[in-house]
Amino acid sequence: MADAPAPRAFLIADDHPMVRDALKAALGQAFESATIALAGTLAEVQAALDRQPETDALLLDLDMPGMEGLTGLALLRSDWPTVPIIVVSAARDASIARRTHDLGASAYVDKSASLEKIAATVRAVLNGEILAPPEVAPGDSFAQRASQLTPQQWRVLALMVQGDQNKQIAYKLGVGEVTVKAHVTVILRKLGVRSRTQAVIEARGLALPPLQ
Amino acid sequence: MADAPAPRAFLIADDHPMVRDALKAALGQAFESATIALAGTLAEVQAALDRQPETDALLLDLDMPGMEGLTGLALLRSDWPTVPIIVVSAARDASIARRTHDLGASAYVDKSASLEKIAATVRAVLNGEILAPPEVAPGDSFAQRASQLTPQQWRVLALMVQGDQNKQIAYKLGVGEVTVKAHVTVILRKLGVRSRTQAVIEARGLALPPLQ
DNA sequence: TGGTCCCTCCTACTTTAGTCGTAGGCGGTG
DNA sequence: CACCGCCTACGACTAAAGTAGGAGGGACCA
Repeated sequence: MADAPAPRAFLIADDHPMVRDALKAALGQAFESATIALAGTLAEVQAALDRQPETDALLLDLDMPGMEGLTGLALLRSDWPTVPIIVVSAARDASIARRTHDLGASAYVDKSASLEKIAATVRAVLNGEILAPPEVAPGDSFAQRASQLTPQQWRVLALMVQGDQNKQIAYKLGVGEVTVKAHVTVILRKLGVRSRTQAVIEARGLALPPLQ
Repeated sequence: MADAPAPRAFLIADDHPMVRDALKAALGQAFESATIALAGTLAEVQAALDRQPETDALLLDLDMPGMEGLTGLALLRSDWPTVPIIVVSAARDASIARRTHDLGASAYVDKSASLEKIAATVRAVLNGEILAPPEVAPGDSFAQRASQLTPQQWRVLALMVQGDQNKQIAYKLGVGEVTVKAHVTVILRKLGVRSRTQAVIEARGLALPPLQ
């Protein structure tokens, strides 16, 4: 595991300054001469990636303004497919790890992990590894279905999840309402649900148990 | 705000090592020659307070093993009434701050606050101040609005939250669809939202309406 | 016994949501 | 170049959601 003195570019996204600083310190120590950018919201992440599309690794917190759970992750994946994403979350739920993997994340680290472990994970991802979540029985999962969405469809879904209605979505995305409706129709079909409300429920990740 | 060179004793309680380290670094820098103890669970907090009952300030995370939300806070307050507690939480909900204050916490700081702000808060608490939560005016909070719902309206909302549509709800409750619609209209008004989707989002607890 | 609240249901709307088929523009690719 | 996927958009729907006002019956209570 020799550190080639290649100049690395990292992006750390978390809305808690103290977490950002801790991660930055850990990466700065583990990787010499690394460029480390910081972001506290989804919008800042997007701006940072616009400036530096060659980012070697994005350390991403899921609970950030604008992220809306896994929706933001998917959004970033579809807009910057080449940037490896390491999800750093406080979620105690193991199924989240599974879903982030389905959505294309390179690794999942719990926030309660030591900084050494996080650095080791980053190192592995830089080597091109994709760390699959340990236990992975169930197939199909919502995340898998959702990963078929196109970038624009993700943007629409992200706004749906915030409670926006078609007209508002159309305005925010600068398109016509009919277009939004067309997207919604496709989204519902791809997600395998029958209404906007169900799509929002599932997209919010927590997808309540097998009701019905 | 001159630092009297009094030897301070702090206890930092958080289950995330990186948060602990960041807080420790911040306090170590802001207060010379301070003794800083760390804890990652409620049991460790209790053990640390047993060893050092003269702790000048306890920085307490609410989401920690054993805490069970506000229960642990109340427990600590009743066992060590003289130790000032500064709650450091990631909860976006402002009503939490209100409740921690009611339970005797000396201050409430959001995790997304800067380390400088946190240090300033600690300083204020050391001076004996008790920081009341800033805004408490709005009897807002979703829970409060929701508590106005009648039993039947709760049943309707519960089914809405599962993704059922009016016709299904009517069938499950054994009433007409028009009746369900009437309930939904009232529910939306009581919750202060403008669509079923928004109601479902809020009712799912995470209530992030102030966003966009 | 009158008042109040809840539940129910009605009619008659208006507004969103969602479907279906079609189609032009655009960028990438064999 | 032709092909394909994505985005956009239109018309013409059907269905679902939501609103407005009123109205009857049952439970509970002063």
